[in-house]
Formats: sequence, C-alpha cells, structure tokens
Amino acid sequence: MAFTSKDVARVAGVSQSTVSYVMTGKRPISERTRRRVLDAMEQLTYEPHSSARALAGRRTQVIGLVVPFGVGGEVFGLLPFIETIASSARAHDHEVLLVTADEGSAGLRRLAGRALCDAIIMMDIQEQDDRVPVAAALSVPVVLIGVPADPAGLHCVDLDFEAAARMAVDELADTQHDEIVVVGYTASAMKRGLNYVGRFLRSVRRQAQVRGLPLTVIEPVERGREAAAKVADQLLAQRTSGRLGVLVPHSDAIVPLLDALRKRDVVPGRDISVIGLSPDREAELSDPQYTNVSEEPRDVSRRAMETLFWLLDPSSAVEPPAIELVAPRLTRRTTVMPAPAH
Amino acid sequence: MAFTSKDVARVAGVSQSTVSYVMTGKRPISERTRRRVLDAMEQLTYEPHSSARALAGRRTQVIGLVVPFGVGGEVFGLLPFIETIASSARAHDHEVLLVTADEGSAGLRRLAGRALCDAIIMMDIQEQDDRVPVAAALSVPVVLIGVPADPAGLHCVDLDFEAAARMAVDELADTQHDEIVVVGYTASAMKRGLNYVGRFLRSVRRQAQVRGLPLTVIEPVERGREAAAKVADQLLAQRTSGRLGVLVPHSDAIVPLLDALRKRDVVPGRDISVIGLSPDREAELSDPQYTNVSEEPRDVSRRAMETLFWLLDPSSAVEPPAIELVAPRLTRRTTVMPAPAH
DNA sequence: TTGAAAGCGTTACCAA
DNA sequence: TTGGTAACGCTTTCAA
Repeated sequence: MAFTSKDVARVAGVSQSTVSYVMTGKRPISERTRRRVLDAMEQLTYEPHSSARALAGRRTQVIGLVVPFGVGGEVFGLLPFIETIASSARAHDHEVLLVTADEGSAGLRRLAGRALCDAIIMMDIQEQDDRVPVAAALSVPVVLIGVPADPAGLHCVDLDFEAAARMAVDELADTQHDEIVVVGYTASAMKRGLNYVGRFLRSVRRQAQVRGLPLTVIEPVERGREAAAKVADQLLAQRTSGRLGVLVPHSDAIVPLLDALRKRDVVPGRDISVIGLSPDREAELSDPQYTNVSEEPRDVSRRAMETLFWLLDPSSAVEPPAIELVAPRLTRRTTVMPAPAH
Repeated sequence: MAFTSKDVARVAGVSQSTVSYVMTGKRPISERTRRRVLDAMEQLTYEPHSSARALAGRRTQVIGLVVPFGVGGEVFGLLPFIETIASSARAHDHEVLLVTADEGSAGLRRLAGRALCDAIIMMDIQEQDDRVPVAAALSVPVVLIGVPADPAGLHCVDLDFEAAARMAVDELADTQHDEIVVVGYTASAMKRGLNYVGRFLRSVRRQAQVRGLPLTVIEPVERGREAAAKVADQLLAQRTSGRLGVLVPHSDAIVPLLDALRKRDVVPGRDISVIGLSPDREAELSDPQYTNVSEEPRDVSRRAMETLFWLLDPSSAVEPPAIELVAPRLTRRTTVMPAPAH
C-alpha cells in the first residue's frame, strides 16, 4: 500500500496542500514546516503519484521518443542517440516513453491526444515525411532529429551532412586524388527517402565540382558481400588513373567493401582511398581502421534535448535556431593515401 | 484544446459514465447508444486522457523497461530485445517507458513508487544483483531477462546458456576435435558479474569433461586488436595437436580474433575451429562468416512479455514456468573443421 | 505563512 | 440498459 500526500500531511501535522507546496516550491514555506514535511516524506518513503500529478498539474514529465524500429534497416548506431536522450531526460527529471516509427502518425496522435507526454523527439525523418505536418499541428512541442524538405515550423537538429560531404571531398582533393566515386545507398534506403541521403549527395556533387574532381555515384548498392564484390570490381574498372578516392556514406557498406578490396589485393590507403560516413566506434574496430566522418550522435541528441527543454520553458535561455546543424569531425586513420611528396 | 469524455457525452446525448462504459466494455450497452457514442468520439477525434484513466482505474497501461545503458560495454545486440518488447507492448495496447540501468534500484523504486507503470522488464541481470531483492519487494510484477543466483521468486526468462555451451562443445567433439580453448570475458564483464558468464563457463567445463576433451579458459581477455593478437599467439602455442576448437562467448571478441588468426595464416575452418556466441546477424556479416550459437533475443523477449502479461492477467492462460530457458540454435558456417573422413 | 476546497478527466459503484 | 456521483491523489485558487 503506497502512501499519499495526505498521509504525509497527517504525519507532519500540516494540511495536504502544504505538502504539495513543499514539493513544488511554488510558495514560501517556513523552515520549520518544511523540515517536518520532508521528515514525514522520508519516514514514509513517500513518492508522488505521477498520474495524479499529471492530471492536476497538466505536466506529465515525460518525453516521447519516436525511434526507427520496425521500418527495416538503418538501426545501426541508434543506441548512442537513445542513450544520450535518456540520460538528458533524467537530468531534467523527465521520463522517456518509447514509440516506434512503424506506428507512423498514429503514434504521434496518441502521444499528444492521450496526454502521454509533454514533448516529443522524432528521429529518422524522411525528406518528404507524412508525420511532419501532423507533428507540427500537435498540442505538444516536437523536435526533429533530421531535416525534412519542409520542417513546417518545427525545430530540427542534425549533423551537418552538407559539411560532412565537403570535408570528405576536401580531404581527397587535398591529398591529390583525381577522381571520386560515391558508393551510394541501398534501394530501400533511397525509397524511404531519408532526409540526409539527399543532403549528403547534393553536397558531394557541388563540392566535387568546386574542387574540379570528376565524380561518379554508384547507386543503388545492395547489402552483403556479393554486392560489395561487384562494387569493388566496378571501382577497379573505374580507376583509370592511380588516385581514386571512394566515399561510402552508408555504414553497413564500408566493411564489406574493404574486405572485397583486400581480397583483390588492393590495399586501401596504398592503392586506393576510402572514407566512410559512420560512427567512430565502427571505424576504430574495423580492420583496417578506416578514415571516417563521424555522425556525432551524442552531440546531436544533446542539442535536440536542449532545444526541447527550451520549448518547454522558453524563459530559461535564449531561443535555439530553428535548424541546428552539428559540425561533423573527420578522423584520419589508415585508408586514405597521403599526398605524394614531389 | 482537447476534448473530454464529457464532451463526447454531450454530443452523443448520453451521460459521461456511459461513454466510459462504451470504452471499457464493462457493462452491456445497447447497440443504438454504442453507435451514437462511437460516432461522437469519431467526430471529436476524442482520445482518453491517460493520466486521468490511470488515476481512476489504477492501471497505467505502461510497461517499464530497464535497459543496460550507462553501465559500460555490452550493449551489443540490445536493439532486437528492445524492438521486440516494444512491439509486443503495443500489441497489448501498452506503452513502454525506458529506464536506464545506471539508475540502479532507485529507478525501480521510482517506477513503482510513482505508479509510472503496471509491470517491469529488467535486462542485464548480474549473478549477484542488488536490484533483484528490491524488484521482488515491489508492488508491481517484475520479469527478469537473465537468471540471477537467487531470483527471489521473480519470473526469469533467458537463453539456455547451459545448453548453448553443451551444443558448442558437442559440435567440436562430434567433429573430432581433441582440445578446446574458451576465449573468455573481459575483466570488466567479469567484474560486473553478468549472470550468463558463469552459467556458460560452468556448463562448458562440465560438458568438456563429459566428452573427455581437455579444456583451457583464457581469461580475462581485453578488447581491441592487440589483445586479439596476443590471444591468437596463445592459441597457436596451445595447439599441440592438429585439431583445436576455440569457443568465443563474447560477441565483440570474435571478429578481431578471426582477423588475428588470418594474419598469422591460420585459416579458421581449415587449420583451427572457432565457434562464437553472438547474434546471427554478426555471424553472417563477418568475413569469414563464422559458426555461431545464437542468443535468440526475439524469442527471449517475446516469452518475457508473455510471462509479464500473464502476471498482469493470470486468468488468461496457464502460468509460465518461474525460470524459462529458450533453446539456442547452432548455425554451421565456415569456421569449424569438418570431421576427417577416414 | 498556512488551510480549505475546487478542480483535473477518468473508473466504478449505487440506484433507477 | 442507463444516469448520478463518489472516489483516485494531486495542483492551485481563494481566504484567512
């Protein structure tokens, strides 16, 4: 049998409303009363009933998190996002309610309609995303991790994929490569229209032009090692000159490709260059460790949560930008040929 | 502005309690009334207020999920668990509230004390786990994924690690190996006292004895490729006879070890045998694809949820066993030497 | 500085 | 088959 604030009030010899005011701090309380109430709480190991609190106070202290489950593919590297969001929520005394993306707009309507949460973080945004207009019309604030074509007034936070593309192209240009091939996304990823696919590819094209490098995009690319083998052969056929740089924006595709190249006695970092777009951990644990541009999930999540808590309490700080892009980081490892010393 | 059941009642021309009974179905309602209420709901896009419902009905329709975040290591292969649990919860019209393991017992007390959920699933159980007695004393049912030394009356569901060990040893014995080495866990995993570490190792020892195979356990094993290189050297020194079988129960260690062996021109499946304990997906995507015993996260999660919903509504089915072990599956790939044909 | 009491939006009991 | 109403355990207004 759990205790209520009424029990606490009785033990402390005060009114129930006083107990409430001690908890919320919304009214000055004499030190003597405060002590007695806190002691009573301690003694009873009192915990406030969250539903009662939410009903009366119109605040659930819950953040809804829409994660890309059940949508097929690309759950790679998802955990750091969830982990960071969960810990940030806890730091603000909020809980995290998980909703899977396969519920689509219905999940959003349920979260808001049933007053299950105070705010929502939505991941895995598509370039054209049905859920975005729905989210924008919701009675609770929504922050997107990802940038759709039309954010409909919602706050967005994401990696700066345009900058990521530029950094990768620049790295290859600076090290005197004379040709770039992008090993693109899978047909299913393209069909899902993930927002960053386009953002990355468009920026690669632009920057390759700026740096005067010929560019080919191999697309779609299927998964698995047979597909990787085919791509490897294609790359080697493509390699007219000696300095070909390969960009692989799809985490899953990198390791199979490196394996396929090695099997053909083509050593990445000596005979060919490869830069992946992937979590640092993948790049470090692979063999060979590959040069990568990181997706910075922790930074992105942290900023998204800051934006969200600002929306919940705008007085607290200065308004975050509507679209906030986190700078990627390129880490040089072993798979890019150094510039020839001539 | 959201509508309430009172609004629905007004539109339908019935009392508010009738609206409630239409939703819960706990009282016979004439078809005519039912239709009018449902129409009114539709018209207003009414959604019941979850906190009000939870307060009055003493049911939150929320499942608390304690996941191993923030505890360092071993979040490998976690997603299939979460994904299966989330989808099973939805199928029963329940939400999932995420709590991270780094909160320890405090998280459990909060979940139950604040009436945040109706039941709890706890993952990542240690052999001696402080949280287990706390969980057992809670006012809400708790199901463990994992089997602690003392389950304190709680229901447990997990892979049958004893059977997994037996299967792996039998596979090596049946293919005429004459020596087994287990590449054990990291010092940190051992210190955390994960429940299945002991369950697996004890069973390997027993079964090796049954099959009359000499057994060595290398432990602790650190992460990364230098550590893997050291282990590889140790294995090759160990290999007195021609038929050495290696068991690697730690997912993270398998690929680095395979790489290290290959670098030493020792081909797994020809010169040495390796069986991993890991998700199937890892075993398939690695190069070479290795023979593994699967952890069956989906089966384990599904059964855990069935047990949990039985605890919430015992009338519905027959009581699940207190400790439910899911049979592992061994998939032969390329890393076990076939028995010599003599 | 404190208390009493009116909600918050449901569920479920008691009557009709 | 239905309606009225008392909880559920808080927050917050109004009074003192």
